[in-house]
Amino acid sequence: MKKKSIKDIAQDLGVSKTTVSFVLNKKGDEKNISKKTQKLILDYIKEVNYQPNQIAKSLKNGTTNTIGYLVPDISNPFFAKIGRIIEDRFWDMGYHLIIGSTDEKKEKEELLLNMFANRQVDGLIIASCFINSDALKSLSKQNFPMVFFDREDPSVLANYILVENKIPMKEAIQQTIDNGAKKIGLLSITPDVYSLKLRIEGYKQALLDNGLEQDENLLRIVNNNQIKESAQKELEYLIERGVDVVVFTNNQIAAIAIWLMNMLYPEKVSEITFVSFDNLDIFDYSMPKVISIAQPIDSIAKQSVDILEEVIRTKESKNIRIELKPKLIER
Amino acid sequence: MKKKSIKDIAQDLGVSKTTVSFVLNKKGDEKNISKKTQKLILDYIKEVNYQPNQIAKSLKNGTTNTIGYLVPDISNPFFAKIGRIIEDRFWDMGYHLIIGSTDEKKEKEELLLNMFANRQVDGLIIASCFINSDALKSLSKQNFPMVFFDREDPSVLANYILVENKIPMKEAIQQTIDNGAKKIGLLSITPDVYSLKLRIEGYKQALLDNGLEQDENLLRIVNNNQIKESAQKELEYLIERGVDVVVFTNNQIAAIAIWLMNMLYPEKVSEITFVSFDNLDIFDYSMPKVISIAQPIDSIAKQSVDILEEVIRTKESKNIRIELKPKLIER
DNA sequence: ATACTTTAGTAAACCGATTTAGTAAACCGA
DNA sequence: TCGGTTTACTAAATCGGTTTACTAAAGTAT
Repeated sequence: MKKKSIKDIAQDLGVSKTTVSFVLNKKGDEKNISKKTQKLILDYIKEVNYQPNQIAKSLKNGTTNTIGYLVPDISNPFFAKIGRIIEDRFWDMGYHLIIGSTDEKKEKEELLLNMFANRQVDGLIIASCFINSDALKSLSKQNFPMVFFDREDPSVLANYILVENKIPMKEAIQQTIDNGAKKIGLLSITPDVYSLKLRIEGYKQALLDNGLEQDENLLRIVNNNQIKESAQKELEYLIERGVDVVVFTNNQIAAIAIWLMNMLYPEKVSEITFVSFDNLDIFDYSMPKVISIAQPIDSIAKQSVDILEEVIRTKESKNIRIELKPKLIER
Repeated sequence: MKKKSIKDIAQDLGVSKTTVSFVLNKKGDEKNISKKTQKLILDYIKEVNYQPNQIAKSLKNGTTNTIGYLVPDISNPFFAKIGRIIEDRFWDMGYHLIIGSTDEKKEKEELLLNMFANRQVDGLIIASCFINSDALKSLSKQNFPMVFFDREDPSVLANYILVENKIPMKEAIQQTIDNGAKKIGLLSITPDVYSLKLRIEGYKQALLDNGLEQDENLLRIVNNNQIKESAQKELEYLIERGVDVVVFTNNQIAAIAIWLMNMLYPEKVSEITFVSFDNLDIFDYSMPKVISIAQPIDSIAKQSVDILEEVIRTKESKNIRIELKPKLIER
């Protein structure tokens, strides 16, 4: 009992493919198909549980009702949560999500982009480190509907949904200074993404504004390839230098540091304050106390969907740049 | 500069579509296309950066190189992590993942299943609560390649990748009893999934084996609809009854309880031990101490992919049932 | 009775690939 | 120089839909 096609149905009922197609697409009245024939067809498709082949539809229409979601790692809670909201919103509009994790590898990203384009996804939502890559430039030239989020290449015009970095970081650190912090260190993964650079600028600005010591040695960059080992070394360095605040440029490194602090310096967890860009649920009940800057995940997802939907619908490229405000969680 | 099709290329070069197709599919030699013509075509497709339309290919071949991944919530770390591994493994085999979150709603699951089937995904990996649903039975009847994981309906024959529930739960609780626990409570979301029932059985068995009090009042089920409020009420009840261990049937409820304990009873966090089926990273440095039963995420994903790949390749349905052993993390 | 309109429907082209069945020309041995 | 084989290539069908352009029959107005 294999699946029936429109052709089969037409043959079974002794009508033409065209008639069946019209009725299936609710164009029966408009196209002057008699009520009787319409009922005949509708009853029959219900009886045999006809399901249209979307691939054939896509080929003819040139649209697939599929959106590509391309991120460094779909299992990262930040991207997973945003993905879920995007999935839901596009689902309501009849679209599906096809996903790809790039691992921040240029080669894999380009392969995925080409695959997505060949599969005729109708649009892309991307967190890319290589916005200036050939693959993306080529898609851009073809006016392919795309929205970039989380990461920006200021040299490339495109649709961006971003979050403010510098000022919120500065303000979070100001909090700790107002509470008496004197020696503030920073721990970051290698800031090859523009937003991380801005966060570090925010850190520097906070020190500057308050006339605090600008000690380059307190700004520690960990080695991304052996992140845990390197983080431990750098954290130990900062603790030995007697910092009372450690600032982290993302939640990944902050989570590692919390774990390390509890392992290595359990007696110090109540004396030190952490500041983390990006929030995590565990910050609610972890020591040291964490002041975090929560990205507005809901807004990021919603704005991305709204812009992409508009670009797909109007077929006009716009180069919209939206910068959302994150939320300071003081604890 | 819109995309070129095979037809365009054939016209541009003054050869037939057939010839172009043969060369593109590396059948040039086999089909006796002269080296000269082959080179002509290959050079030209490189020049114009020809990309085949996968939709057209799919329509002709009847395969899409796409796998559907259907889970309750892709942003749940368990499903996100498994999804990531599945994505990677299928990527190596030239497949993509199309995702769907069901929210454990029957209606949405059926819609998603039909969509996936109509989109001609080549296979499905599913964590479903409704294995006995019409949509799934219908796919099953059509011999559609599917692998179920995480959840089982013992009344339905299918390919299952599961994790042992009862015995590991029993053994984890045995640990706490060996450490002197006397009064052991349980907190669970509503156990409408078979695996949760088995975990609760493991709990009961542990008490029975050790001759501990079988007090039905210590087995608390929270209301899934207002999970936080309900969990708080039930946790307070257990603490007031003076339990020294609380067992949780999944990590979601355990995480909530950790948070509640730190809010409500910070003085008691060192006196009580938690046992959680499913692990979470935060258990490494959270209080109360958590003994957790970690699901072998890697194996689950790998086995699912292996079985599905085999079913797709051989086109034979097998009804394989694999039960993996979780790992006890004692802390 | 004739001309025009409406009704009810269909044949065939098309989307962009793959694949079968074929052909014309060159080659080759006796 | 004739029949058979090989080489190099192509026309057309196909996948399963949508859509355009068309027609035959019935209905309607004059």
